[in-house]
Order: sequence, then structure tokens, then C-alpha cells
Amino acid sequence: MTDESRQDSDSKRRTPVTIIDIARMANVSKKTVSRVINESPLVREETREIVKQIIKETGFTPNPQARALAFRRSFLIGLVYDNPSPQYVVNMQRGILDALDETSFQLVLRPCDRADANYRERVESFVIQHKPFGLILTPSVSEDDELAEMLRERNCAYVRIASVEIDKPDWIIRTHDAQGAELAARHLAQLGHKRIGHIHGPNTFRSTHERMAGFTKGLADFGLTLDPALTIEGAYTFDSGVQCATTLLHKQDRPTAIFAGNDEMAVGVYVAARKAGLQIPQDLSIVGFDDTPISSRIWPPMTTVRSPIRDVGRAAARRLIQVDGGSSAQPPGAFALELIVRESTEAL
Amino acid sequence: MTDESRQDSDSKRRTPVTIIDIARMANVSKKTVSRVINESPLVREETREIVKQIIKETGFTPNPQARALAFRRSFLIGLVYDNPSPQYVVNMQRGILDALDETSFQLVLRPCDRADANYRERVESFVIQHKPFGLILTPSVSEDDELAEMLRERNCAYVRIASVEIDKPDWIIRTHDAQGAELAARHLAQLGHKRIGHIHGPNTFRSTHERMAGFTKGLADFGLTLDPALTIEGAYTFDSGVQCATTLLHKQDRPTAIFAGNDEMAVGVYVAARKAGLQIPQDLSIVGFDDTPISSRIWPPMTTVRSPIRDVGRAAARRLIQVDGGSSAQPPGAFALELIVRESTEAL
DNA sequence: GGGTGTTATGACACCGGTTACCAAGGCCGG
DNA sequence: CCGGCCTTGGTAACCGGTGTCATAACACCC
Repeated sequence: MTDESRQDSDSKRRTPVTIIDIARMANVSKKTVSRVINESPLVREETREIVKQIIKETGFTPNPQARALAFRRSFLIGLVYDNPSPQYVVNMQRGILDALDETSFQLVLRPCDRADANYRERVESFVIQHKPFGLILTPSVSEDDELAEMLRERNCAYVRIASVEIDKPDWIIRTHDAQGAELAARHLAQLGHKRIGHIHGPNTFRSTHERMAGFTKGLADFGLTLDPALTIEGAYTFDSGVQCATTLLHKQDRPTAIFAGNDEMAVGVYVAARKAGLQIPQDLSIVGFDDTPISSRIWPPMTTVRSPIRDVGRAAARRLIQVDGGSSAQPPGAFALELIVRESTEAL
Repeated sequence: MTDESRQDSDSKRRTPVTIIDIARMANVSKKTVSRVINESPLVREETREIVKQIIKETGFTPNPQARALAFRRSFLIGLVYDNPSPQYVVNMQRGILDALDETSFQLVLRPCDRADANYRERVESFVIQHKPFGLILTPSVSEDDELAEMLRERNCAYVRIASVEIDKPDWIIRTHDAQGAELAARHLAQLGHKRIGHIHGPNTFRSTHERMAGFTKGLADFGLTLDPALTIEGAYTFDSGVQCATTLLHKQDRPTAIFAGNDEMAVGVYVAARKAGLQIPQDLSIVGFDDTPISSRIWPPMTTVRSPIRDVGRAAARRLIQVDGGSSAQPPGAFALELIVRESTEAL
């Protein structure tokens, strides 16, 4: 048939195959083809098979722009983030891309800066203009309730990655920072440390309090308490780690171990210790948080808490595009954090 | 006028403002508005001003999906990369986003794996389906001529970031890896090192040869040559760095300095040196390449070559979207690499 | 066998822009 | 003063899908 030969040459060029071509070949209307594409149940099984077969043969894929226009919703998933750690960002991206692979969703990047007075407006105008299918919010933007409210008003789907239950369960992917910090505390306590310092993240982040709470709980299990004099607020940066550690290490009764809120600051502790002439781990045990590559490359390799960021990203994207159990059915042990014991910690 | 009051409520809701609304308000046809938006010269100056004014007042932005459909080309810029270094990837993204900010272009991520037999097909189907405005190819995918040819056939714009002139100048952003490696060589030679080891990247990457050539040239300026016995192929990974360095350090005549093709491997050299009981820099000088964060956080802080990745990304995106001198007018000194001297190198 | 209630299918308008083409108006030369 | 050319703006069709609604097909029931 001439129809078929045209179809062949089309499938080579691939571009010009449209829903209408498919419809003609299947002897149905374009609407029916549309129904098949969108998995509508209102198609006879037999018809569906025929259409599917033809779609497969021609290698047809619906034009995302056209669908977006008609749907009034694009197939873009926006990643909104302000975490400055490349490792975190890249892992998150990988996880999301894992989930988006083989779908027609695309990941677009929306970095932002909460210090910027109108960062919400920027996100908002992105939403208005591009009508993304959904947004994934990572800490710390995920903690911004005003942002979330704006998205709800704008009728834009979102998933917040957070360590506390700050929204409808379906719109949250819970991480268990507290549990990770608890592991760190128990580890240090078991090693016999009593004077344990803690450099935590900015107080304005909810995750900071989560981690502190977990850390406190872990210590409590061994009859220890978090000494306020040895607890100090950092900024999740290397430099702040150096500074805070320097302060701690010059105290009268300096701590014999320090737990830092992230690896970046923990590496700062290494430097401060080195400058203070202390040996790691003989004179000072150090525990980080994140298991970034640097933790295993630094000397001595660092004990740290591993957070399954990539898995979290994958789950968030899946939730958004509603594959396998889009509901909040997060198994209890999901995204458990893990303590990676290396050589920066030692019994007292 | 009732028209105006409707416009006001529209501008609050913002979504329903279309080109037709603008046309009505300006008393022109939608076509004219379209011309204004697309900067067509066929509009009377006066008319243009009126339309622009109204667009501004209403905050109207044309619907990207609709434009994409009509243009047969979306406003997506694809970043195609296979470089596993998070630091590199994130910096590249930042640079591109710098350039895309305030435009209606969006950055979408296309990581790929050259080991995957049909990675080109994946890129191709992305191009066919999403009709991106253009692609940015980073090393090492940027070195794949077959991929570039496919894109040309598919009529898809692209910019290749590469250290060699492998395509039309307009489609290349040249980096100067050779010059960076030369700096490293001169630095080590000036410090009096004679037996200098070099751990380079995979031979299949053109950038590897570029860097080696530059390194050789730098040594030649001081009457030195690259000793094949001390030159060894790594894989740009930490582990390969450890391995290669171990091999080098156990040679009869071990090198007094090692230049690694990237920081990741250089950090591996640190570990190998430590295991061999060598002090850095007293017993062994080390130079890395990339100036990733780890190079300044490790002890002792590492001397390395800084590559202006973010600037390169920005330039690539600008080239693609044709802002300020879209032509190949790369100033001669553009993207010069810089040697960051820290404490991992010392005079012999 | 006809009325009724589903279920499957198609016709048609529409999403919000763009391009192709045409018509009207202003300017010019003959 | 008229016709031709150039500028400018309007109309219709189209890009490739989706929504609404009417209708055809079918099973079921009395």
C-alpha cells in the first residue's frame, strides 16, 4: 500500500508522524488515538491493540509542546534548590533523572537564593510562564511555607523534601535526619566520649533542630546530655567549620569529639585540629554528615552519616509523576540514614 | 472602560492574558503584537511603542508552549554531559544558568554514558521529541564527531566545549587545557624538580593529549623532557590516582613531583604518598587540575590549575542564544587557565 | 422487539501562538 | 491624476494535540 510506504519513509525521518497519521492508518479518529496515548479506559481492547501496534511500528511519540499547550501544563519538572553543596545537588539530580528516564518528562533547574528578597516571585513567574508539571523543593527552600502556599494557590504540584512533617503527607518526602544524628551520638558515646562538641547548621533551618534533637536523644540513651557550652551554630560551610572548631578547641575543657552538621564543616574541623596541633583521631574524634566524596578522600578517612540523597530524589520524582504507589506509602524504614565508620573516630 | 477593568483583574490572575488581549487593548491585530514580540522591523515605531507599553503594563509573557508548537522548536537548552565530577557539572550548570537567567530559555539535563552502546540514540530521540533550541556538549561527549554530525543532520544547534579546534569556530568554545598544563610544568621545573611523574587521563580523550602536549612544552622550556617511564594513564578517578601513584612511587628512581590530570586523581596521589610514608611536600610535590573544593580543604592545601568552568558555561549558552556577539569572537586570552599555588609543592 | 443504560467513537472547537497570503494605504513617477 | 511599488495590518489556516458533547454500538431487561 502506498500508505505504508509513506509511513516507512516517515518513520525514517520520524518527525512528520503525527497523531493524525496514526489515526488514518488505524482507521480511527485522532481522538481515539489520543485516548490510547493517555491510557483512557474508554477504548475497546481490540481498538487499543491496533493503535498501539501502529504507534510502535511507526515509532511515533506525541509532540510534547502540543500536548503541553492543550493540557495547559508542560512536561517539565522543576528542581528548586538552594543547597550550595555540589555533591548534594548532583546526587539529587541523578535520583530525579533516574525516575524521569524513559518518560517524556524533563528536568529543569531552578536554583535560587533565599537571601534574594523576591526569590519567591522568580519561582512564581516560572510557574506562571512555564506551567511545570510539578516542582521538587529541596532543603532549605522546602521549608518555606509561604512558597508552598503560593504554589498551592497557583495550582502547581510540588513535593517537599524535608525532615519534618510540615505539609500533607502526599506532598512531603520525609528524610530522617534525626535518626542519622542519633547514630552519630550513639557511636561517639559508645566509644567512651563524654565531652562531645556539636557544630550544627543555621538555626533558621528546621533540619538543624531535627538533627540536634536526634543527637540529644542518642546521647541521652547513654546518660549524656548535650552541653550548651560545646554546642555552636555554623553555616554549613567549610570556613564556618574551621571557625567554630577553633573556638571549641580553645576552650578550657576542650571536647574530645566533635559532631558536625555536615561534611563540609567537618572538614573544617580537620583543619582547625591540625592547626591546634591535635592528632585525629587520637586527640580528637570527628563525625560528619552527608558522606560526600571528600569524607573518604581526606586523611584519615572520615566517619560520617550517609544520607541516601539519590534515593530520595528518585522517590520525589516518582511521587510527582505518580508511578508505583504515588501515594504517601513510604515504608517505615525508607531512606534510613547509615553511619559510615572510618578512621576519624577512636575510643577514648 | 469595561475592557480596562477586565484587564486589571486579568493582570492579577496573570494567566489569562494572551496575545489577543494585548492586541485588543492596543487596537491592533494579534499579528502585529506577534511582530513586536519577535522584534520584526515591519512595525511602525509608534505602534511598536504602544504595544510594548501595554505588554509591560499587563506583565504579559507569551506562552512558551504555544510558541514552541508554532516554531517547531522549543525553548529548552539541553546540557549533554558525561563528566562524573559534581564540581565540574555544577559549575557548568551555574554558568549556563547565568546566561539563561531572565530569558525564557530553560536548562534541561541530559546526562549520558558513552559506554552505553546507544547513547547517541538517546540524545537523538531527545532531539526529535523535544526539538530543543540547542545543545551544549561538554567533554568528553563534546569530542564525539559522530554525535555532532547527527545533530547537524537533525538540524539541531549545538556548541561543543573542547580544547581542540574540531568543528566550525562558531560551534566550539575553546578551552586551553594545554596552557594550564604548561603552567604546571613550568612551576615544577622552576622549583628544581627533574624527575616529574605525570598521571594523565584516558588516552581516548583528546583533552588528555592536549594536556600532555602542554605539559611537555612547559618542561621543554626548561630543558626537560617527559619521561615515558614516569608517565602513566589514569581514569580521572580517585582510585586510579591511588593506583597509578603507588606504581610511580615504588619505582627505582621515584619522581620527586607528580602532576595529575585532575584533582580527583591528585587526591589519590596524596593517599598513596601517605601510605608510602612520604611527606607532602617535603618528599613529594603534587599538582592537580581543576581547583575543585577538595583541593583547598585537603591537607596540605593543594597546588592546582584552575579552569574557569563557569565562565565557559556562560559563554557557551550565550553563543547558543546569540546574545552579545554570538559570533566566534572569542578574545585571544579568553578562558585562560590559572595556576593556584598552595602548599603541596616545594622547591627540591 | 423496543426501551434503557452503558460503553465506545467521532465531530468540532480550542489551547496560544506563528506563518502565508492578501488588502489597504501612502508615496512615487509618468 | 492614475497605476505601481512599498509599507503596514488583517484574516485564515496551521502547529499537534486535548476537551466537550453528541451519537452510534451494544448488552440487558421487561
